[in-house]
Amino acid sequence: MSPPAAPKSVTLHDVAREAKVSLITASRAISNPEVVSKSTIERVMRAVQITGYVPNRLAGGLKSKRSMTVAALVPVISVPQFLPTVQTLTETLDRAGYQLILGQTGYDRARESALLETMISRRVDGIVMAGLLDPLAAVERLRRLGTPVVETWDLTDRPVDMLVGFSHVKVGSAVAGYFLAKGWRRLAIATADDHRALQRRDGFVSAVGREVPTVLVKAPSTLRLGREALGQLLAQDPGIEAIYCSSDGLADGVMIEARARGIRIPEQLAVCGFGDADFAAHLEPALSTVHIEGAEIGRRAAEMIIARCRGETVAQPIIDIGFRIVERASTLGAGQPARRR
Amino acid sequence: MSPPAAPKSVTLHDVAREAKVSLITASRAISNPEVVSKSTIERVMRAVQITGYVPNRLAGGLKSKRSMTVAALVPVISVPQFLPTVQTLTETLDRAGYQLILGQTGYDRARESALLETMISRRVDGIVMAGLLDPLAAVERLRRLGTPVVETWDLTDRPVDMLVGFSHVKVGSAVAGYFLAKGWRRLAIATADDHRALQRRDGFVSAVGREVPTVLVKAPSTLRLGREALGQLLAQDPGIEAIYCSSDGLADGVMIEARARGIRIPEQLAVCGFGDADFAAHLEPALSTVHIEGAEIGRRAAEMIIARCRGETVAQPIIDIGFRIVERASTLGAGQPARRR
DNA sequence: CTGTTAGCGCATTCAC
DNA sequence: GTGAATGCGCTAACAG
Repeated sequence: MSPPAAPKSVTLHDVAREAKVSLITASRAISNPEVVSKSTIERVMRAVQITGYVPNRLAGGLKSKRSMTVAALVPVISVPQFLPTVQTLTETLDRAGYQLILGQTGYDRARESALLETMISRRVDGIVMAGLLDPLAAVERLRRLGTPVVETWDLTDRPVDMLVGFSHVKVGSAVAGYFLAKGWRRLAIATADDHRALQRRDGFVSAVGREVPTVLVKAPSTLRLGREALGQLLAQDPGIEAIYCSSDGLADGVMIEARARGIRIPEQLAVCGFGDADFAAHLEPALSTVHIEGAEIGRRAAEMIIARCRGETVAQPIIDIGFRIVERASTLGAGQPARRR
Repeated sequence: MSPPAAPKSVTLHDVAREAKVSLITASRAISNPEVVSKSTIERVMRAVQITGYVPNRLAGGLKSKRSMTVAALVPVISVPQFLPTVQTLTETLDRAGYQLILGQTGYDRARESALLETMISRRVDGIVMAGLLDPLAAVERLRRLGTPVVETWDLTDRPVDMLVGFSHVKVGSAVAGYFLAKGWRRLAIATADDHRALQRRDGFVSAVGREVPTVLVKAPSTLRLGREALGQLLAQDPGIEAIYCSSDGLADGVMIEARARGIRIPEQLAVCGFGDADFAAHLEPALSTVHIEGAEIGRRAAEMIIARCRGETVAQPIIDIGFRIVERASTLGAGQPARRR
């Protein structure tokens, strides 16, 4: 008996029957048309239209061992720095037929590990990490499965697999060097407490050669935390000449608080951020900062994964994408001007 | 022959053999332990440890018809307004065992349609849209598959399925009403050109009762566009008393440009944003804006999807989450003060 | 509580 | 160019 026909999901079977071809021919007409005659393709395509068929990628993936999905693990999606990376990552993958599965680790190693396990269970064809992978995580399993992994936004000699990032220590030293070259000696730091921000601080401090007044805020950093941080830094040293902030949002807060206190930037206080957010160039004064090609990181990471999924060898598995200090008005104070106090 | 054992993927088979139980018992011990004796569970769990087994959710999904994935479609991920929604959406879903697949429509109907098709082919268990679904899209197919859909950040009487949002027209009217109640008559608008922002403008204009000077910027709106917009608005009417901006970023730009031009806020010009971004309260002056519970939208949307996947009926399929105007310093100018010029 | 029997929807062998 | 068989890894039905 076959009553009105239950609203069952239409499968390749139905298409094949409608087109009067075998299952496999229908399959090929859809996913590998070069091997099928033109007239057959047309018949199959019409059958697809009529039946309203939508392929089931889960079933295909089971057999072909390729899920056509890639995992992206970020601390939290609202960290503005990673947004351009996630955006181009999604776009580039999409163009190659891959979809991105998002995971938020919440700066928590245990969650990172659990998420990794989840992603493995989904048989993602690749994993892109914002930051480095916890060495204690399911790295061994990933190796055995041969899942391509790209660590990003950081640098190490021994990545789990591939990497596209830059040295945070060098960023810190570079900013410190830049400040020192300007003749500023009374320096300070406002930084988030995440791993990468702390590396930048370490680089900064070691370039300066001594500890400097520091305020640590909980990641992710915000404008509000920047405003608070300036107060705390001035309490530590009222004569600060230049502040390095671990994000542009933080720096924005510092500048707003400075203005509220009647401190002129850059004449009395220089400020440098990190990330070159879209707003940085348009603040008043324009914010000096460290520019990272976040979109490029996402693009490269996607390309690496795609190449490896194709079985190609990735010629350069470690890419140092570098950075550059963008000098704007907030640090334009000349060599040794009359500073505040 | 069995040489060193090829690095093949370990399956439930291997676990069952190691634990000396049947396949299905191993399966149950892992995914439905309440039905299995304690000692068996232990044996299976040890076997899992030994073999390093990770379940293949693709295979499970094929049989159970539940992929445990949910699609989130946003215009572009970097639109700050949607970030809290995406964040809680991901978190809430994750807690229930679902992962989120991200798609970016790029404000493009064709891409939206294609993405929808892709998500259907992945047999996602639910779809969350930022905004309303294009009625021309694969809505019929979604209905037939019974895939739960939640449209968000907007309001309509006839959603495709479920909805959690608010009326943008009402937001616009409310802001206009607020301005008018303050006694301001020379109003202006700086707005992005996306559907929702334009609805807010329509609400604003119809509450005012006549056209007002307007600058349209390409979505997504940014601080830079806000700076430019103020110049253009002042060219249209140098005597503007209050400006409504379609995002807080835009409003930030307007305020910065105003200060650069020596225009005092709110004494000479009132500014109101939209979205209540994390920085809005901490600008100088603090930015008045329209607060939306973005995180709550994500939570509700996730709960709706999860409930429907459990076969529960969602009591309230249309939720108007409302909004509220947050009055801060940027609109604190009193009734009819001496305005600019 | 546990096991046996059947597939889920498709793509990879092989043949023709 | 096309087709038939086989099984990817797992779980929903039933039995026992």
